[in-house]
Amino acid sequence: MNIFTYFETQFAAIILQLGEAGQIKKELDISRVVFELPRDQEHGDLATNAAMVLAKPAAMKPRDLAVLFSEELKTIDGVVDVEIAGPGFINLRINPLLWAREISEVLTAAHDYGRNNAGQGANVNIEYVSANPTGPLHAAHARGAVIGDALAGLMAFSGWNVTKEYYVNDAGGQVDILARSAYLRYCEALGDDIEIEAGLYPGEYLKDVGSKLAAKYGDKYHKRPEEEWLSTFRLFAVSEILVGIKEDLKALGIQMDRFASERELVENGAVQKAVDKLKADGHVYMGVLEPPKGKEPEDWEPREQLLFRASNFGDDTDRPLQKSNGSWTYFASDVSYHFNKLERTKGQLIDIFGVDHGGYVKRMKAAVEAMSGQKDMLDIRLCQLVNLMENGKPVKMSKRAGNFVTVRDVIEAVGADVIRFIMLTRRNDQTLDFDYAKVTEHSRDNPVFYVQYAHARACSVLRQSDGVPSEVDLSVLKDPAELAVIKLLSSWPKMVESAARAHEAHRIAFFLVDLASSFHSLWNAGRDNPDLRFMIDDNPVVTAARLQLVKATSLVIATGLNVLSIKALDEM
RNA sequence: GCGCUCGUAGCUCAGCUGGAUAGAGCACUAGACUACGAAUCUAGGGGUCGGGAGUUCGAAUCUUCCCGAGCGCGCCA
Repeated sequence: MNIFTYFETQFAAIILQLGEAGQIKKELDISRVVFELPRDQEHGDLATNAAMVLAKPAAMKPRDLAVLFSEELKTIDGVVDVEIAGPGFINLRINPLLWAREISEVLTAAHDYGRNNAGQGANVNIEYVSANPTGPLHAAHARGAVIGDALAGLMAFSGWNVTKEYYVNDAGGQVDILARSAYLRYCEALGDDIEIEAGLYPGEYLKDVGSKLAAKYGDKYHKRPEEEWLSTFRLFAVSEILVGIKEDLKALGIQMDRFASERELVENGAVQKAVDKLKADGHVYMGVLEPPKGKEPEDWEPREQLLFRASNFGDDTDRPLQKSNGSWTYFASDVSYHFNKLERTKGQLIDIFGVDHGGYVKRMKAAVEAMSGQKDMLDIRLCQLVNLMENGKPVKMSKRAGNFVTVRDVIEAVGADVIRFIMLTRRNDQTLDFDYAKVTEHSRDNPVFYVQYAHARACSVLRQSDGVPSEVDLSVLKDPAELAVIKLLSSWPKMVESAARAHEAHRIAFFLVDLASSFHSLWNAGRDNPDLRFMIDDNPVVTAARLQLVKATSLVIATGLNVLSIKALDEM
């Protein structure tokens, strides 16, 4: 059993026992009680907030509770000292062997160390990327892609049943423009001189689509009116673009479970169905919106339209579902899409959006609340921009000219694993500088390298050994530098679980940097003091224990990287 | 004008859902290479957590009001 759960279990027994004895109230809620690593070494090996958290429900003073608890905690096997500190913290010092035994936990579970059941098999649907199918993925899409995919990996590792989903916006005006742009390229392929007018997509990538259209249809649609070819070309172009997007995702290590089509929702009446449902529940009405304050559009006219009562669910105003021409707004189809996801998932939804969709969060959460009847069925994580840099200077991009940097370009430049890790070295709502030079640099500055190097070093030791013995005396591991690594290793399961619950995959990346740092420190301690080297020629007992520690470290680093779908390197 | 996100060391950022004297890296200063990989490590200085008020045993974290930055604000997606 993991050391933290061990103490939490023991503590639960103590609460029960004290309750039975009438010394404290019975059935106190101990869900907020935690045993954790104190930041400060002076505070011992483990600390608990139990006395402070339980003071109010127990109607006792924290210090008095702490005294009661500490008497009992002292009797737990392996506890060597208990002290009460500050406002009521209880600090435990424990036999180093208890820590060292954590290594056995790691080695036994191996690549499943840290796997947990926080999700208890609940379904969760994570929607990410969802870039418009009008061109290849560009670099900016990579962040949301990685954040969503890493979160999917993390939650799957933590016992959720995850569906990874991409919403294809193949129904709006954007894809008409795509079709017209493809038509031009089609004409070009048939030998016409073309000029790409403003408002169409100028990208070279459509040449290929044009040639394929020419090969398939010959001159059948050449110089024909738009209504003859538009829907055909739209379908064809979207499908071609999606093939490319799927290839890009695959190159990034991403395999979606489902590509959901907006067009299908509109065509099979799902939008109508979702709106009808809202209507039946009284969340929809015909009304007139106030013009937006401050920046009033030139062509504003008050107009009666179909509105969703978003303001009943925390949004600032009600939101239109229908355009003036009678077609659905993007919001309406997205409402139906979320309704569809709720029905399919029977569990929580997570959307990964770019910051530019920040204004959309309230209404979407409002809609999901209205449809599900529950708050918090939808979590939306916004991801901030990525600044592409080359040696500290911004990489120039002109989307208008169609020469933006694609995901493919970046993968070819630095590799998918580097992208995946770097994208997680900032919280999702912080902007991130992605510098081609820095992310491939072999230095302490580069977290990917730093973590991979730690793994490679550990592997190097293992290669030079005669194998890791299975029966060892772990009590010889008691140097502070060794214990520091072990403590981090044993906090891995806890860390994974809380990161999964918080929907924050970046914590994994930060943990790995910490672990790498701690391991590098231990390594270095062996340089200053030969007694601390992993392999000691005339001391097979110590060597054996340390090889297990090295093995455990490499396992946890590899597992952490694996959760993020990054391959650990055995050699640099 | 309103809303959302953010503001933490000179710089780049963490801070485990309210815990102890706020932590890393870079940079700076002083050290460590007869190497289980020095592509690294050790030590040190450096903070009114944007500002004020509030909530309580306890606030970077929660509430509120200011200041500043980014994003968004009917019939684009």
